[in-house]
Amino acid sequence: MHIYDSVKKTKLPFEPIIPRKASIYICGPTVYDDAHLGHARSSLSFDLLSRTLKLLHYQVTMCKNFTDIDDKIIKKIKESGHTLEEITTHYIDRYREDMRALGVRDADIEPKATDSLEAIESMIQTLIDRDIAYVVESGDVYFDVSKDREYGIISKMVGDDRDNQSRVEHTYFKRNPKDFALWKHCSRESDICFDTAFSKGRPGWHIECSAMIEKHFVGNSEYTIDIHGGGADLLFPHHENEASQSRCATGHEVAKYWMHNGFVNIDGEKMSKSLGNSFFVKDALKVYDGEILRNYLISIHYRNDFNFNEEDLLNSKKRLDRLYRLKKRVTPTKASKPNRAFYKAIMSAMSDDLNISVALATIDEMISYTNDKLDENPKDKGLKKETLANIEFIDELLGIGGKEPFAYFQIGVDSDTKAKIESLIAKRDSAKVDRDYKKADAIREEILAMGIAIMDTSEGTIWEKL
RNA sequence: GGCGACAUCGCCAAGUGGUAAGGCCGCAGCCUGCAAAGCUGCUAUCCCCAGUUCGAAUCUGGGUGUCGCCUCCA
Repeated sequence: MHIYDSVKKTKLPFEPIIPRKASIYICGPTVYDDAHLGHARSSLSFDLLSRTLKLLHYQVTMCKNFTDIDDKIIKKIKESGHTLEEITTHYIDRYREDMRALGVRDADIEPKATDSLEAIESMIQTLIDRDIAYVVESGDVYFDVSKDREYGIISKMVGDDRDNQSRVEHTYFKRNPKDFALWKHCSRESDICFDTAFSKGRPGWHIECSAMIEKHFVGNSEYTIDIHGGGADLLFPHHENEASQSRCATGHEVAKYWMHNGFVNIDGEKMSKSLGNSFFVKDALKVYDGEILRNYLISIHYRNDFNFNEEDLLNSKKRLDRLYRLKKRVTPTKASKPNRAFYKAIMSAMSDDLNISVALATIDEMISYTNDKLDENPKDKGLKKETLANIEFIDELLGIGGKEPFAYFQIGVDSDTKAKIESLIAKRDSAKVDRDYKKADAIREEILAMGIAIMDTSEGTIWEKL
């Protein structure tokens, strides 16, 4: 397995801290709203990583956090009148529901910031004791970046503090402009706050991840975890700060490898809260089946930016249709073993920093090859069993192709409509027997008008929803 | 202003030194009552310029263009 390390900016062989084990931490969502396509892409990227490592016989421990204390959540509390607990459990449930619809497997560990306060407090205290962090008069605790000589190695964003374009908040009580908050005091009793030795307040964003990683993973004298992942936007400042805190608190690096997934753009424009063009997963799921969205969102390499648009989505659906049409041809049968060369080619592609394009091309070639062979000999039992095994392998690795194939082509068609289609097809069949092709074609037009395509095969007439 | 990414067929997209994968679209053919599906064939010299090399889409330098981060963000 080779992965691209976005800090070292090069592809490296994956050599875990403990042989055959892989510890992975992903920065999860702040739960104050529904998941958008960016969350989906990040989840899917690391879902693919996890599935690939598992098939390579690594014992994977995946940890993905929920940030459930944050300014935006507090804002939501004020707006809605609901409690923090009500809001965060609601959106955590919603997140899980949406990700499952996309075929993303749950993480093994899913810690919440509110469940990690002891670890957070203890890490901050360690930093204060070492004079790397300092408490200011208000009760806020800041991290002194000048105490960490290595600060900047993650993002290479050290730069010049006098830099006039910098948007870092300058406040008189900070030692350095780039110092960031580890702990924010609460200004009123009514605010969400937790009592600590330094002040009543709540954790800053960056410290949560550092504390949770230390809480849930052991590591060795050099690193705590193997892979730390997240969206490309988190590289700076979030991961820079996180790495620095962990380094200063533990004396070693937090992660051996860093992986960052690319962004989702909508019709060429960055999707973001501030642009107001966020595209929620739940809205996309109203129009497209989760598997079709998944197939589309994984079809482009995780490091590339993703330009979401309907035309490309429909193209990628056609590619998935091909897989399911082949599955139709080999169903029902019992799967044997996947074809060795096919298996090796796919795993080799995915082992190369998740080269999904090559994996998908290999699948396309397998589909064409098998269709060709089945045209020659439609009753090739051995080929059918192997092909089904190939498809089951694809489902295990990529999470696509797992549905019953006839059901796949009938998603969203109710039983009344199904009955009507079947009856029209029966009528058309008898018209065909009578060689009344005008009538048969008229019936086909009628079915087509319902958004259904039909095709005559040696096994009889079958239909698909368009 | 600082840091960084990318630029390959109409569209999406692989390919990091040896003469351009795959999908969609299009054209031709086989199959079909006709279609659809399936199969076969056809369709690019890789943003520009210069250099390194026997040889470059792939390396170096210089341009041009697009995008991202530096503020909450996946």
